[in-house]
Amino acid sequence: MGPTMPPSKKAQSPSSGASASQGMSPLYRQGDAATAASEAEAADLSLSLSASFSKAEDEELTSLSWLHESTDLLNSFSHSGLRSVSPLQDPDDDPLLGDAHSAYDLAAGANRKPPYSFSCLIFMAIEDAPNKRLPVKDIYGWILEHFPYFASAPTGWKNSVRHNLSLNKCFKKVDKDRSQSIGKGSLWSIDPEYRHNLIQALKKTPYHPYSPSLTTPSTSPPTIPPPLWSGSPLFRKNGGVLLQVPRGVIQNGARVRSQALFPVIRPLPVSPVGSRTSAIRLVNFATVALERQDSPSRYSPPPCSEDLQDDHTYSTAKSPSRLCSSQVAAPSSPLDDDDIIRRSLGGAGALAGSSLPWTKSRARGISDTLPLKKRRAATVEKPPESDDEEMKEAAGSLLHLAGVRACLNNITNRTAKGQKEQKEALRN
DNA sequence: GCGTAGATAAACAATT
DNA sequence: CAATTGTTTATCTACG
Repeated sequence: MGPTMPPSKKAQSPSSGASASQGMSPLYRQGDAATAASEAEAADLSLSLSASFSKAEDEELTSLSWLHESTDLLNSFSHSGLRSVSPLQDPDDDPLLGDAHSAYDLAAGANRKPPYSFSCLIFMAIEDAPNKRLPVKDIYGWILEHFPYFASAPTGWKNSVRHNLSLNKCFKKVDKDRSQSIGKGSLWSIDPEYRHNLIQALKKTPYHPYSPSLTTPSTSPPTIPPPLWSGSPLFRKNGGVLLQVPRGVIQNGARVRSQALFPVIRPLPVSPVGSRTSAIRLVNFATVALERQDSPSRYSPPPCSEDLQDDHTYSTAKSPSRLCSSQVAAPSSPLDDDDIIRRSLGGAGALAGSSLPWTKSRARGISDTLPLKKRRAATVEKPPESDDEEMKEAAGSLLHLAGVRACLNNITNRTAKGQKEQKEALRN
């Protein structure tokens, strides 16, 4: 059996003759006469978005600047009346349209599993704390607050959080002030030594200007636009076919409201209108974001959530070989990954070992027989200073875009999952 | 096929 | 004593 995507959609490539307008992004065309922007406006907005992304990349703008520009453009975009020529354009075929969820819901993110690894979530949680340290319980709370998926998720995720805290060297227990009783357990903080790795991981997040997904040189034809979440297995295995949005994907998303977590980050100025075209616009924005590497030589499947794994969960960096193979695909990063790794290691020759010591258990040497707990107890230290604006911006951007990202990711995940299940069913 | 990374489950100890 | 927290091991999946 085929994928969940109806043949009509699967076969449709927004850029393969579907473009109704010349000289503008093939993804867009004029919508209803009553609401549509002119083609010139459409082209202008499309170009502006692309320019914004390019600018962010070329000028190494901070993610904050990039976010501001992009959200401004998004705001304009959401009022432009543009409609998609992607498969989403067909209301009869598009379950999302039938649900007519609000654009705000879409922007806020679905109540689905976020595409971030636990280490990333923990990192954001801790960095969002005033003192840059949190007890486990508050880490739970932060995750729950910002990713409602976990409220109804199997309880194992808390175990995973604790597991990650224990195993990931990026996280360190902080001496608990006896005077301030926080109950059971310790406070957890980010180990400054490995902080850069987490930052790097954030930088590699989709939608971040430095994301390799947005900068990787192309080996694929540029004529096929990426799907909503083009790093998805479905995308990779489906030849880059634009995905449709499954029904209910963006339900309950409005609970995720990450604004004001980082005061310097402005909320996405998306009108909480309930029209389906608004939702489409947001989807299109994301699609444009992914398509910004529209020059033929630069298009390639952006990473999926797994790509975020490069630098965080158990290990916040890879072995040199892995760095070469995958992280080299981030040419626009202000620092190459080796530099970042070297910096994070303090240039102390830490790379001399056979493996990078990111992990707390896996990377330990055979001779390192002391129980982790005791070794760690000896190294518990005061929390790091948190004057790293770079990280704050990166984390803020990631946080802020989390909603859209999570939604898009889940859209694809669901579709991909459905495909997988169908494949398996077919096999049996 | 192999190695690595991450997610998840589980067992268990320590702590409150 | 129960609940929570922290550690460790094992297993599975995905990916390069």
